[in-house]
Amino acid sequence: MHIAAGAPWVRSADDLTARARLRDAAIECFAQHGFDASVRDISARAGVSQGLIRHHFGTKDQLRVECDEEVLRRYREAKGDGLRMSPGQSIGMLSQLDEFGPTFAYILRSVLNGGAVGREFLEHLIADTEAFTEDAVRAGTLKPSRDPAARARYLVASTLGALLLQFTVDPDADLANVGPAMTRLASSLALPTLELYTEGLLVDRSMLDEYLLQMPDPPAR
Amino acid sequence: MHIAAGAPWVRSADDLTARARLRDAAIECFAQHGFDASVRDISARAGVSQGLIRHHFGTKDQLRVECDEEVLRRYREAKGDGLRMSPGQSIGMLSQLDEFGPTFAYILRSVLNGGAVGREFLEHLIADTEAFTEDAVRAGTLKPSRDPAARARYLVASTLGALLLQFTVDPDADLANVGPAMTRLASSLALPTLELYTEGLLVDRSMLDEYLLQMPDPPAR
DNA sequence: CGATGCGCTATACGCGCGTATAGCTTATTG
DNA sequence: CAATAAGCTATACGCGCGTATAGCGCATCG
Repeated sequence: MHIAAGAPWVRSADDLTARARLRDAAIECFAQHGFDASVRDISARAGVSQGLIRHHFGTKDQLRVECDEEVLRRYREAKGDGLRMSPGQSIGMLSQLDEFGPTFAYILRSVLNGGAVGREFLEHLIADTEAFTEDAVRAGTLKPSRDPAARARYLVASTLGALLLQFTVDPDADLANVGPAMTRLASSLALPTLELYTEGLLVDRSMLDEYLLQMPDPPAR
Repeated sequence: MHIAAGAPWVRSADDLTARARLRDAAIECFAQHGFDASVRDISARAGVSQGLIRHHFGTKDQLRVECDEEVLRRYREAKGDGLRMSPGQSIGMLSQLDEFGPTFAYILRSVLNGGAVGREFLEHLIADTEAFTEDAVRAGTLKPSRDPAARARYLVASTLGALLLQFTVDPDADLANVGPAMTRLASSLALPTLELYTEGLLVDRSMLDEYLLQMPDPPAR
């Protein structure tokens, strides 16, 4: 292993190891065209031969695994920056970064395909949302909930679900341009969201009270 | 054409024309395994040879088109029954019907894949929701909105998005068992939904008022 | 009765895919 | 220097896919 021998293997971001370029090309291809992207397309984007994928990764599945790891690493790294914002805000900011675009698109694809990355992303998002709403309740800006965990799951599911729906429906919103699509979605849903969050939807409490009577045991938080 | 000659071509539901059995098998395969289901699987499920697909439909794409038409026909037919319910309720009821299960799963797949069926389904859903909320506002059960159309879009996007997210994440919820998965989702999100719809989320109106100031022209409804 | 035509099957073609193999080039190592 | 090993390419294999072709059985009809 000449790496251990101290050779100048650490290159600049534009001149990575072929292995890393291959991994990054795969992330971009998967993000743009889904996980059915062919190894030939990936190797072409990386500017190498297709055989090199097998040489370095053995299998397309293994390449996918390493892409998952890299994407999660970037996500965790980026998450550190946005500690003081709500999860929604930090996601919105990240998605605007051109550099982060493919990574974010990869995550969304993984959510849509039930992949491991998507699963972990969702769990983190729910946990962050629960923590953030708890802070906001203590700070007096959000109303308390009878089941804060369920509310966090609801908020993530409805918001992220609406986002994913946008990408499947909007023809301009392929996963290549995550940022603009999110901006468009935010502006089109901002008013109803604020209305609902501020004033609610139902005129009286009868439905809620009825439910609370039927379900005498909210999870006792 | 012996059909015109009056031959007894109208058979019972269990003994359809091979063409119709092929179409129904395709709907089931597409619903269960996605639109990548192979023509060989489809013809096997219908109990005929694969060549028959080409004979009757020419092309897999054309088969897909006829499946789309049939699914939309069933959807429109079923929608007629649920006129007095909210779109959410009628969808919930339909999804419980075993008979309608594959059709509904097909629709959801089409939404996820940006197909024509999904598009039309969404449009109908939004229109129905807008009409229903308008009625409810007049009846005094729902609060009025500054932009009823946007609110209908928001309600559909968040609700349906959460549903689709459930299917991609929940391992038990493959699109074969739509009914149980929807029941599970409804029970897990019922409390936070009712809380939000009844009491809102934000303690004060500052965010909403700020937004209303910045955007001086709500679409003038 | 032939002939026509439709429903249907069996089989094959061509293509793109993931994977496998053989070998070339280059640099490190004893 | 010779040997070794790693990075990398070129090419091929096998498979499943959508599609195409040829032909069989059989009812309808002149």
